[in-house]
Amino acid sequence: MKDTDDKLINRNMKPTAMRELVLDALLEQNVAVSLSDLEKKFDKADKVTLYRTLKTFEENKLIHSIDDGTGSVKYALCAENCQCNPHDLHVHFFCTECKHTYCLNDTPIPSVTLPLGFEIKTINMVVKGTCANCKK
Amino acid sequence: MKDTDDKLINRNMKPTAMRELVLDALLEQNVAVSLSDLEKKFDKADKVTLYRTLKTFEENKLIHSIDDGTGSVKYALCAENCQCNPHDLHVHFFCTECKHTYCLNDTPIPSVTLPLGFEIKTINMVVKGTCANCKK
DNA sequence: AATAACTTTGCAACTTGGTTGCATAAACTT
DNA sequence: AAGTTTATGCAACCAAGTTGCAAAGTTATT
Ligand SMILES: [Mn+2]
Ligand SMILES: [Mn+2]
Ligand SMILES: [Zn+2]
Ligand SMILES: [Zn+2]
Repeated sequence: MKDTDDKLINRNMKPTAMRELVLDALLEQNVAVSLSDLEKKFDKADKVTLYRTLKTFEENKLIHSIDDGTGSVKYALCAENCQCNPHDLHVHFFCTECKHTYCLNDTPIPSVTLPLGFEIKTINMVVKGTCANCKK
Repeated sequence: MKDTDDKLINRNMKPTAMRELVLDALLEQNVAVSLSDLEKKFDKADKVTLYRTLKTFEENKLIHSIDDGTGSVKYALCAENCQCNPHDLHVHFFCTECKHTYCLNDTPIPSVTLPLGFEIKTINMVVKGTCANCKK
């Protein structure tokens, strides 16, 4: 019984071969991945299946999606017991050198004061620059 | 000599009919507009011309583009002497009720402390929720 | 005024990322 | 084993953005 099996079952998903594969890929990365990243990695697998796998993962809060402004949505693993609540939100970082998108899990989104009458539901904050790896 | 002519000339663009039209449309709005918004508004005009008009405006810093996460880029007028520098950056707000995107010109983006080695170049911060107009 | 040179516009066509419908295959349930 | 549900594969579609190229319009030069 694999480790990934547990993770899937814990999040109420059946541990199919495809899901194991995708979850493994996500686990071995320290950066967020896009659908097309996965398509390249598993060139045998069907795009739609990968797409639906990610959707399923997201619905069940195993991963969260990141809109980093590049035009392709990235995905990254959620923390162990994450429920994707507003207070779980963190800043994301897009490196313009290596083009990688990072979850800055220890960097919470700072609070903003909005004009009168504006009510916040959620926030997306993406910082662009150079990452620690690309710093010379 | 129209007011819009001045604005275009000041930003080093020739005041063509198309540009006048698009600039007028932007001026009369208090929310950001997308390319397809303009396509609907000027159903005679060609999509590509509108597209290039927006690009030209952006290059010359008459407008700035906003990635609000909806999948279509929005555009809004820059402040009078805006140079689109990092310190000119403000928070954007997307209302999930009316689907409008606002420039919160008086809401600067709060500063964030990044992990060691990460260097910021620019930031995008989009708040989602309900706007003052949609508040009951 | 005629010509040349450059800029703007219109049309067609294409790319990429995301998405749907439907049929088959695989996995559970009884 | 038969029936029911769930997952996968393939084709096709859609929206947003983008490019190439030729025609139209503008500005500069003779
Ligand atoms: Mn993240
Ligand atoms: Mn703005
Ligand atoms: Zn990097
Ligand atoms: Zn609203």
